[in-house]
Amino acid sequence: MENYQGDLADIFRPSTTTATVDGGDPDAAAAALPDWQFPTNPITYSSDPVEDFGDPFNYMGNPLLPAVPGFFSCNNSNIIDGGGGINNSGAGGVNISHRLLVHDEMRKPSNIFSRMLQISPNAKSPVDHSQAAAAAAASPTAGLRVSPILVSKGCLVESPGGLQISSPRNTGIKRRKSQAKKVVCIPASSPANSRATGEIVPSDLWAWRKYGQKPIKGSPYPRGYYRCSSSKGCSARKQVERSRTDPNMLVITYTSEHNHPWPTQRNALAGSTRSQPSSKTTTTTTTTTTKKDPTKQINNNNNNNTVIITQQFTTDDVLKEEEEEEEITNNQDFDHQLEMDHKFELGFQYNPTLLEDDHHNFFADLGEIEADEPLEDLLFTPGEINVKDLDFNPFSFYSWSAATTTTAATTASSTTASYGEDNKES
DNA sequence: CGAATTTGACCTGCGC
DNA sequence: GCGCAGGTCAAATTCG
Ligand SMILES: [Zn+2]
Repeated sequence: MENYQGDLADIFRPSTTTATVDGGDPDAAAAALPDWQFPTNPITYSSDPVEDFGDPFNYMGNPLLPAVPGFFSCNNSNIIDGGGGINNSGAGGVNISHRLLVHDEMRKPSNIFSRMLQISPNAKSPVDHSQAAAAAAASPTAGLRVSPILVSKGCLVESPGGLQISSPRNTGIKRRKSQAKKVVCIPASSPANSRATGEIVPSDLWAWRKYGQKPIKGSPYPRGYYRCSSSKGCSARKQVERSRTDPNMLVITYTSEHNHPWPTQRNALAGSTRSQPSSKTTTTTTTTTTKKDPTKQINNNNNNNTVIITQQFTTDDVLKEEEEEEEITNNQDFDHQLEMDHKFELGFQYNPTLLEDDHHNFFADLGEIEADEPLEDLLFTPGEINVKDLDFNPFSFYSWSAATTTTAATTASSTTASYGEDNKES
């Protein structure tokens, strides 16, 4: 039943989602984030319906864009530079594709993703794109303190079975491997999404509904499965999990695309109703991965997050430790946190200035990733746009191809609760 | 009461 | 072919 999703066609989602992070003081947070704070002015989402289709990231313009030092892509060969892959030197094997930067999408005003890697499964035979996610998940991402890395699969994989229904249960989505995916690594929780005004920058404008959770082998954290709840026929889904090595990082894998414009209506979020129970809490208008619960911790977390962000470079270790502690002690919290983080995932605003500085970190990040997982399997395709992609979905062009999509950099979350729970391990 | 989440069962891809 | 692990379903439960 893919049709149980709510239908939002009628309600209009306020351009500025209103959300309040209780506990966290947006203003304070902003103040604390000198280098990484939201612009004062509200973000305007692209008015171009087409461009915004399908890509969870599209709705965000890219403020940094023309500069986007962090944004790059490279060929497989480049990535794996003989020396050991991508390294901090940057010169080593990372090609910055300016072409991408010029991509229309990149020109959007509010795109916050600063770094993105495109992975093309096609590059090497059947590479389990999940590897990308795995790599991302495994990546220490130590260097990703400030901005997220987006690893995305730029093209549709030749799916052996194609996108067809193979079984009664399989309602139309070819599952598993060989499906185009976008993997995004972002710092967990980011209260920073909320602006001083108290508004929250939508994480991803889509409304998601959780439909499953499973423990992942090799990772202490479970993976949550979400599907778009905005439109009945939408097959967009995403998986959210904590990075194995750095709980502060969330690895979000997007699969499929939305076949509708992002919800303009608030309600689409049907689930939002379930969001934070308590009064304030984050009212995320947009992303609705909500969950019931623990506002308190969230609040605390948020506060911490704020701090973390600002001090990322200086107190990471300490924070990390704290987080770990929490992790151990509270499974539910972790889970919850994940949800929360998720909500904020894309809402972080970008500070161009920072980007410049952050520039080098970018490479560092790559290096880390490379270290953890042979990126050989990850193909970076600069501006390679496959027709196939387009075929896959009319809206895919923007969403999958150029990978120009972006991710919002969010703050690192200080909390990491542990997700202990699990939905049985199969 | 409707809608979202939880969670065990079931299905499928994939490696061996 | 078998078993593992990931991904999805859907009944039960929870929540507003
Ligand atoms: Zn959708």
